[in-house]
Amino acid sequence: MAKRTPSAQELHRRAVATYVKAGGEESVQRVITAVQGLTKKLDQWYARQLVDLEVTAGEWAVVTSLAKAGEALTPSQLAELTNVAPSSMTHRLDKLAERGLVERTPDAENRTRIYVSLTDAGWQLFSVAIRGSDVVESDVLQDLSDAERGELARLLEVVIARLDDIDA
Amino acid sequence: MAKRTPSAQELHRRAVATYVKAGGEESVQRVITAVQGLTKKLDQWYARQLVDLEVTAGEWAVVTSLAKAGEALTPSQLAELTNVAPSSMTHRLDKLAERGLVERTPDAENRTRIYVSLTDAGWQLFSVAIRGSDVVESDVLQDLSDAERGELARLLEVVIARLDDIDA
DNA sequence: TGCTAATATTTCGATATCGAATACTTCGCA
DNA sequence: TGCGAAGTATTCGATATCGAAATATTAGCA
Repeated sequence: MAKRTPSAQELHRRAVATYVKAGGEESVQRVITAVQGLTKKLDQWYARQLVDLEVTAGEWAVVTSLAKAGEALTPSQLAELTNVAPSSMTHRLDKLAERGLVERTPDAENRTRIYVSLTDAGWQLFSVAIRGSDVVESDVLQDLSDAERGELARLLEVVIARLDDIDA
Repeated sequence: MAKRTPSAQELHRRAVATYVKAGGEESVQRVITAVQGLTKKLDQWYARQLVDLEVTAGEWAVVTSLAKAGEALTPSQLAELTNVAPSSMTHRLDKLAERGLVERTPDAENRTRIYVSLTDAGWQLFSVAIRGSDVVESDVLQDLSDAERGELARLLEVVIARLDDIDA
């Protein structure tokens, strides 16, 4: 039997200690490490759920990107949004189109460009998956009061607003 | 020219709206969406930095997992920690061992098990990369006061503490 | 002890992803 | 208008990843 995998809390504690030791600022590392740990867990849960829907994580990323954008996107934009090489997107879209979840329509005004959009079936898949994941997400925040959730969201949104200034 | 890719802030706003419309709770979605958006941006920045060090994101995940754990780990544990299939870890470790960044040592007490640990070169790579990434991470939190960072960290750590109870 | 189930890693064939090269269109500007 | 530069999607060969099967060891228990 393997040594038990440590708890997320323990992993977090050790990670912060390691980063601080390596020269990172503690207040920074506590936040960054926690954010990444939370995302990793969420990704694991989503992955399980997506197996049932027979969608890969990559395909799901495309569906959510389209849903969240609220408008048609180009393959390049989807590649950027889902952190994948543009050439990989071609194949993903082929598979998704084959299953009738997305639709490619050429741009009449610029014939180098193609717009990708969700079909009705794509939207339906999105809805089903969201209703499933909201449950787990609510559980995650269970220990926070309404006020705390609001404060957490506010602080994170301050950080989000900063992102675009940085990578410019 | 493509339509300008929307700002992270705008993407966040739309994403929350979409999830709420699809039946998610707003206070939950504001937090979850922000956390995921932040991680995505961080991943993009790390990726750029890692190109210079000639390490893939997957390899880097192994190095950091070992550094953060503070002890040797098995291939299975590393696969779990880095969200990858156990069979994929074999090849990753081959490459990392070839480059002298990690070391495989069989467990004397259980001969089905192998312990993977960072070599001195592996630790050195870790230190170099961390010093680079702490800069960008500090920038991200620039708009928060010390008190706010502490509060943000505290709230996230409450959430982290909850994670293990859930997937059991 | 002997046998079955469980654990841990690796191998193997199929598929997905990557980076570079390709094909085509549009833009900028002389 | 014409022509080189830039933008956009795709193709292509090499590599990484996946899930299932194979291999080997250990644990549980009659």
